[in-house]
Amino acid sequence: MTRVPSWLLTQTAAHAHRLVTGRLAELDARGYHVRLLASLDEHGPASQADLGRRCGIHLSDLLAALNELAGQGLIERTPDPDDRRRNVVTITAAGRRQLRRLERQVARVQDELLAPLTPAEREQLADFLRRLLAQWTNPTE
Amino acid sequence: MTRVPSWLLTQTAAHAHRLVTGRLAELDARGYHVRLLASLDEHGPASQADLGRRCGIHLSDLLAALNELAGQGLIERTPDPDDRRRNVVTITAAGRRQLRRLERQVARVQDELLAPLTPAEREQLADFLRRLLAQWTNPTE
DNA sequence: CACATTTCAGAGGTACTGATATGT
DNA sequence: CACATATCAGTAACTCTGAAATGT
Repeated sequence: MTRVPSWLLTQTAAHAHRLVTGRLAELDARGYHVRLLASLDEHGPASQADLGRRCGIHLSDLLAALNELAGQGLIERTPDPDDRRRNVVTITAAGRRQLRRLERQVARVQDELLAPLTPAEREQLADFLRRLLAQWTNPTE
Repeated sequence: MTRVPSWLLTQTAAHAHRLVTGRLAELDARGYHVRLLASLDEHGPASQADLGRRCGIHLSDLLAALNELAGQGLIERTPDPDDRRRNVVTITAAGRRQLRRLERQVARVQDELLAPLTPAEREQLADFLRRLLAQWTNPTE
């Protein structure tokens, strides 16, 4: 069983996920929240559909996540005057502060998770995973 | 975002999981089924509690999975005469045949998944993941 | 009594499907 | 008309929590 790569992947991912969600729960957040806030902070405001594509989150799931973030005052939704179908989502100052806290927690988890690997091995692992991911995010274009 | 190892892990795991479950669904199976059948085939019959520990599956989830497998005639549950609390779970001949089919499907998915890596890199990736996993399965003993 | 085993009921975060109303 | 957007309802596989009844 430990010879099947996809099993190793899903198992380590499950442990990583458990660690991360545990830490984030201390700040009343989940993984989706971090992804969304980070994208808004890094690439600026966006419509909900764009946000979903940027973060790889389904629109149906985005809804609930944005409602939660809005309820905590971490983002704002304003109608787009140029296209009245759209909501433009913007991160607030409080959202940026929360993002910093969340990123600190996430960083701490990475160290626990990768403890058995040397820095060079960690970089190599990340490289492998990025190359695997590229298969699905850049479909032969 | 693509710099956070745990995110890379969960994303690639999600893609791997999608591929695998898609293939297994063609044979009316899920990941739990493969794990359970493989453990029974490799290490022999076991009580349900032992099976759960061997496969890293919660007892509550084991129940449903074993009911499904029993419904398909792939395993048998017989009371243990030495300890009347226990059910001894045994794989049937049909279970072994199904396991072979499932393992063939899983093997095909691995090739798709790992296509971007050389054989040496694949082995190294597996080694990294095994070392990370060892943190949680062998808790400093 | 403490302990292990089987069983059940429920929840939570991630991912996906499908339908609808609205606007371009 | 085709198309995109936002919304809502529901499903699915996996993981985990808690509690009950039974037997050692």
